[in-house]
Amino acid sequence: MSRNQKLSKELVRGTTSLIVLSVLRREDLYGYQIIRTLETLSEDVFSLNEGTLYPILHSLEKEGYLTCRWEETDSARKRKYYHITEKGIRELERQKAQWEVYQGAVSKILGGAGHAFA
Amino acid sequence: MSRNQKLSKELVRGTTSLIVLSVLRREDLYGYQIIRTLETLSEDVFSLNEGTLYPILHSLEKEGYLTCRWEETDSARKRKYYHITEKGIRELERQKAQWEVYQGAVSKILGGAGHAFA
DNA sequence: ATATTATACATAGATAAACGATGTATCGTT
DNA sequence: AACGATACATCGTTTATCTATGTATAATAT
Repeated sequence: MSRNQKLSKELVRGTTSLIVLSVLRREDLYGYQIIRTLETLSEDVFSLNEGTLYPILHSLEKEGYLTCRWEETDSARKRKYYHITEKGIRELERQKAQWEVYQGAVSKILGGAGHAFA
Repeated sequence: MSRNQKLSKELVRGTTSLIVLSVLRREDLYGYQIIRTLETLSEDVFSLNEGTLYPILHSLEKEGYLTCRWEETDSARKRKYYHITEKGIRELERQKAQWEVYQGAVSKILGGAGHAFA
């Protein structure tokens, strides 16, 4: 039985980077803001820990999917804004396509005959 | 910011037990058959390792979601059929509902404004 | 005045789901 | 006779995410 579709495990386990890349495509955001934005957009379904997000941002940057810059605020506090690169957009599209495949497969199995909707 | 929805991590990481329970709701199957069935239903998107499935079956059985029985074949080979219990069906419905929530949240974020479909 | 919470960054050790490798044994095909 | 498919099982490794912890500033509550 051939393994033509071979879904990458990163996706199954980690929709996190997909989601992060996705919000950064809309606009540049800083770390803390990404967490709050995701909470709002997902109506509190997603609530990334800082300990989860920051390492992901670092690794996405390292791989060239994101760039970052420091920005001053009115106060002494600094914010690190992240910006998605062209390479990052391509990666986003790739992960998004895989998500569709994965999601579709789950639906296919869950929606399969054998029980009503009630 | 209240955490009213608190999505269980088991789901994010593991749709596996959801999927297994789901196919077993349709009919009793034995382990090896579950793997092949999932490959067929998902058009090769899912391809569980035996080393992944068997421990899951054991743990689902231990938790009372499944029962099992040995069946003889025409040959000397034996098959261990799994059957979903009432408790298992309730667990399935619970996990399925969570999947809908999760899936919806991802879609909401991915489908968000800011880019066309092309 | 001062304690607590929110903002804002960061890292490091623990957890646990899934993987890969390995093992046993039977059966069918080449 | 060799090999791949069937059919079960376990164990050590990997790694994404979590929890805990740390630093520091700003705002709010007691």
